[in-house]
Amino acid sequence: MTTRKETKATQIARTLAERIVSGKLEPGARLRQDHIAEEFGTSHVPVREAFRLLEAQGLAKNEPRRGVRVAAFDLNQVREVAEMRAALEVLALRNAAQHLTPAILAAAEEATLEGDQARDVMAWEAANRRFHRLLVAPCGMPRLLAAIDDLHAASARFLFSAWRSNWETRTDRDHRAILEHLRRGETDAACAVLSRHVQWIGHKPIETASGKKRKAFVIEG
Amino acid sequence: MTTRKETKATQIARTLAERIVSGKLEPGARLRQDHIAEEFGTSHVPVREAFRLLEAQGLAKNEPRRGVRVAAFDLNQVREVAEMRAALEVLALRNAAQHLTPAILAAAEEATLEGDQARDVMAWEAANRRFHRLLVAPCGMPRLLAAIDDLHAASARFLFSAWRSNWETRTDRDHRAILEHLRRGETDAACAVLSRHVQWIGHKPIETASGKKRKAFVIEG
DNA sequence: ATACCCAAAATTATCTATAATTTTAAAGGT
DNA sequence: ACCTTTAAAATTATAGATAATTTTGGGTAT
Repeated sequence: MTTRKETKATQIARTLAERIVSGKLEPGARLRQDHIAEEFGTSHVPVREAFRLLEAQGLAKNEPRRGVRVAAFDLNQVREVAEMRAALEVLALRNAAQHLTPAILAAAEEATLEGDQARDVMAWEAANRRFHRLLVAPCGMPRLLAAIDDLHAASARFLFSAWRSNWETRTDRDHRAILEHLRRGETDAACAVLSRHVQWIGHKPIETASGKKRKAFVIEG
Repeated sequence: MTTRKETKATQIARTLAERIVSGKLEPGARLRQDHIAEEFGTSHVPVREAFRLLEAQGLAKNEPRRGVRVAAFDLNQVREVAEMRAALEVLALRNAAQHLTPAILAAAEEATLEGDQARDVMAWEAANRRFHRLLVAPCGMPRLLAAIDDLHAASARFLFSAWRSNWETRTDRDHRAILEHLRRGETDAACAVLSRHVQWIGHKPIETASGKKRKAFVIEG
């Protein structure tokens, strides 16, 4: 009984999303449906549906009759995603605040610790996302949470594009400040720190595949 | 030469979206791909892609192997959409404020007047949406604007579900207050009014098709 | 009468094949 | 040499057909 709740289209979409976010697929790369269909052992119909899912997440862009490409991004989009995240995560935290339990705050503390000890950017991102997810999840607003998740994926793209290798550990003071405010019931203060934290944009010179140096812009929060 | 930039999937999605928003398709109604394909004179493949687009907008919900239904909505979702709109439209207005010209403000004034004179809810909604669109469009943040558009569609659904008929004209004081603040360069004040305005939720008893009375909750802003 | 099970029908998801469009590359004219 | 035109190849978009799953309805036992 292979009762799977997942359809092939969503499987393909999830796998492609991982590749785009992690940078294995570069911005502007063409996604050819027949090639992808062959790789996944399906026809191209589920692939087309997967493309639509990626488009909705803002990870791919479709031009009718001209194919699908990995969405490009520039500084303006990094800023845009950061500001949207700030607005929506603050809204979510305000609604979640009254439902936060000591157990949730403890789990968030642990996620922060895990992030501080992360050895590479993938591990750090996973812990960071867990921290933010834990705090906003109790808001009970599914549409809002889905929107925030999509923005997190976009943020991670920017992050990975800069820190593909050479990650250095650090202690996250903002996370601890947010938790301390929440423990004291100071919701406004927690939201203020969160808003600033998410909108912080890092600048880092990186080497591209072609050897040239260029500046990368990263959401770290 | 039928060089259309619109694919059949998007045409179907747009038509179905209109029906869902206007209430011609009721919440929970099943969307059967073969029937819809026949109506539009296509095969079911473009229909399936249209379903994915509707899903992304939050207008339909898909359960694998069990079909697609028009998304339901309750008071919680009305509140959720209103709060998300408030957060995102304020963000957009803050970024748009410095690019607003007297010409744009005049056009927004005209949209307000048109809304005040509207004879039915459809006309009012069109004018209202135009007003909000004019003010936020200059922010230059395409992802943000797309998210706001989707939320507007959801708002309109709630609105039409209550005011299917018997609309009464009124003068919109909030719109005028927002414009006055913007003319004076008082961005914070304008955003404050906008936030309250969008979050205002109307309550109205309506008659359902089955004859029963029930309460409807409406975003009017 | 009610609950359960099984077969038939309806519906969804996928595959194979076809048509339409765009990209490419090359040939020919200026 | 360079630009335009034209044919070929690659790719996307849709159609028609098949397989798999769920729903429906009737019959039977309790």
